[in-house]
Amino acid sequence: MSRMKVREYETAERLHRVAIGLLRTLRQEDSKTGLSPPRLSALSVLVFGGARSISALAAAEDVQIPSMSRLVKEMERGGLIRRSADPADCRVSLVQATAKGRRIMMKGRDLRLTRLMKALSGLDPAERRTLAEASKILQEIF
Amino acid sequence: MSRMKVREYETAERLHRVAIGLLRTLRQEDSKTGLSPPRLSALSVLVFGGARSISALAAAEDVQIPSMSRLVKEMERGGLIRRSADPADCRVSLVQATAKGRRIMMKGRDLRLTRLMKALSGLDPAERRTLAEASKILQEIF
DNA sequence: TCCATATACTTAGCTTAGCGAAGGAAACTA
DNA sequence: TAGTTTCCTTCGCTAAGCTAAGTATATGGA
Repeated sequence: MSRMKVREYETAERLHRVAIGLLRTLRQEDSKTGLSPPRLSALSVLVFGGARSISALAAAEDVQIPSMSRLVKEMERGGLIRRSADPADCRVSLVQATAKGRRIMMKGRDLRLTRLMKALSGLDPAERRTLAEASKILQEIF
Repeated sequence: MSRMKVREYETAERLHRVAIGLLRTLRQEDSKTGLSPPRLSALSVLVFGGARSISALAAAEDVQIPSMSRLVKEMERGGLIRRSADPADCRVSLVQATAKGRRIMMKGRDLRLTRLMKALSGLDPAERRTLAEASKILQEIF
C-alpha cells in the first residue's frame, strides 16, 4: 500500500470515527423531545422534504414498507402526522406533518444544532473555515 | 443574529446533515456481516478498547445495564464474545471478543471503510487535504 | 465480627421497531 | 374483462430499548 493510500485510509477512519462521535453526542439531546429516533427522523423528512406516500417515506428512511406503515399509524395516533388521500390514486395515502409534529421536530433539531454549535465553540477562525469547506465537500457526496 | 453567527449555524447544519448521510451510506454494508448494529458496535468497543465489565460496556454504548447484560448473553451464545471472572471482584464478569467476534467485526469495519474510500474517490488532492484536516479537528472534540 | 449499605449483574415484563409472508383493494394492461 | 402489478395493511416473529425488582458479592462502620 502506497504512502498516499495509507493517508487516505487514515482519513477515512477518522472521518468515520468522528461522524459516529458527533451523532452520538447530538443524539443525547433527542430525549428532551419525548420522541423516538425513528419518529424524529421520519418527521424531519416530512417537514423538510414535504408530504409523501408511505412507500416513499419508507424508502427515504431505509426501512421496509410494513415498518413505516406501522410507524405512521402510531404517529397519527399521537397527532404528529396526518394522512390525506392521493387525488390521483386512492391506494396511496399521503402523509404530512401536523403543526404539533413540526413544532416538536423543529425543537429537537434546534437542541441538536445548539449542542453542536456549543461543541464547536472553542475553534479558531481558521479551523471553522476548514470545517465549513469540508462540510461543503461532503455535502456533494452524501 | 450576526452574519458570522449565520455562517456558523449553516456550517453546523451541513456538518449534521453530512454526518447522517455518511453513516446511513456506510450502514448499508453492515448487513453483509450478519450482525445487528448494536452487536457490531459493542464488538468494536471490545476489539479496539479492550476487555471490560458489562457496566463499562453499557456506559460506552450509551445503554442501560440490563440492555447490555442481555446483549452480552446473546453474543456469548453466538460465540462472538467470552466472559471471564474479574480476579479482584467476582461480581463483575469481564467481557472480551473471541477470535470469531474479532474476525467478523474487522470484516464489517473493512466493508465500511472500503465503501467510504470509494465514496471519496472522486475528490481532488486539495479536497482530500481539507477533509484530512477537518477530521483531525473534529477528532479533538468528538 | 457483623450488620447495613453499596455495587454488579440478572431477571421479568413491557414497549418500540425491524423483518418477511400473506392478503385486500385499486389501478393498470393485454 | 381477466390477469398482473402496485400500495398498503395485518400478522407473527425477533431484537433491543427501558424500569422495577431480585440475587450475590463487597465494603465500611459500630
